[in-house]
Amino acid sequence: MVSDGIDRFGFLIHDVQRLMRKRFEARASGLGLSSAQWRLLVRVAKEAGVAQARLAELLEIEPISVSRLVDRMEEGGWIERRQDATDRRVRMIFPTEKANAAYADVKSLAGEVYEESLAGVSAEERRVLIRVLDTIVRNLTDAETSSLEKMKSTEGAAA
Amino acid sequence: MVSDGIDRFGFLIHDVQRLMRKRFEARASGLGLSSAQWRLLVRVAKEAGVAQARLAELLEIEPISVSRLVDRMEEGGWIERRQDATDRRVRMIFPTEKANAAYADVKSLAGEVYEESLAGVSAEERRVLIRVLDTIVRNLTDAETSSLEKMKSTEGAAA
DNA sequence: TACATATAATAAGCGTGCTTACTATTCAAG
DNA sequence: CTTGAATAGTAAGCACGCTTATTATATGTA
Repeated sequence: MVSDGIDRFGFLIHDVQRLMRKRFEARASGLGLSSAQWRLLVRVAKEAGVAQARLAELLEIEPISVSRLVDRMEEGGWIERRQDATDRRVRMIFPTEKANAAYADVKSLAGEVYEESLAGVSAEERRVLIRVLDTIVRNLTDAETSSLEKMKSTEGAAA
Repeated sequence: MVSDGIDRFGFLIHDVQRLMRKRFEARASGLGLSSAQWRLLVRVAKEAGVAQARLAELLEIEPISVSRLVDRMEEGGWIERRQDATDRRVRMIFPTEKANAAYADVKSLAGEVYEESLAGVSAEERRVLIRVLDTIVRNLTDAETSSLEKMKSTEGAAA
């Protein structure tokens, strides 16, 4: 048996993500932004004029999810779509003034939520936490591509 | 400044949760179970006959979410609802034979996903990870309760 | 040029969470 | 017993993710 509760790891990650999202949304509800919208907004703020397809890559969600998120955010007055002159398939996404004004608020709100979450966690533990989470993302992102190839050669896979 | 990437903490947790869920669902798709259904199944396997309202508490989701999850799982033949003889409002949830048979598979699948995620992470780092995640859950759960009490004392409260 | 393929975005419809509002039932008070 | 509040479950409808399929536009190739 694993002894440290590694067997609860999936539950824990799920709970932490859910609680942080809830906390953030409770704080940011005054702004009218959900956490998904906030994530998109951060990208658009850094890279105004980005195409939806590129946003999907950056956010690692499907283009259709971006499409509908952008629909709601456009309705909310957070962003605007503009045509690309050279490629008429492309919609370039720009933040509105309202979005630029909210950006700093959103960042400081996020910082508050992080601090509440990590109360009582030492600087060293925080470093380990971030490092391990980065490792996990790398493990799962790499393996996502390579696991198909591995499955072909080695195992018959569990089922 | 924070310099270790604490400012990316929310993004990281979100990414890790999403990638682990995707990985698990890719593996478990042969079983026909989503990760939400799997979480519910684990609870029901440990506590056969549990009421939906209690499941909502255990899973920390709303009763209506349990209701619809249970609908789909009942259709899938994973669980069955039975009337409680002493309280006709209550639906007791039991795992089916199919569910009991799948339980071990699901646990070992989850273990595989955890190991893939944590490849290259030392035992000590894993201990820190679990400890910190537990702390975060406690921090956010406690404050959630206390903020409700705060609301009661200050505001008129809804309902 | 014309046809096939690839890419950007969207539409339709599903799963899982939510809020709000409702029904059925239980329980506490009178 | 009757009224009223609390509790268990569900319905309706929304947000945000997905898969699959469609439309419009670009691009590569015969």
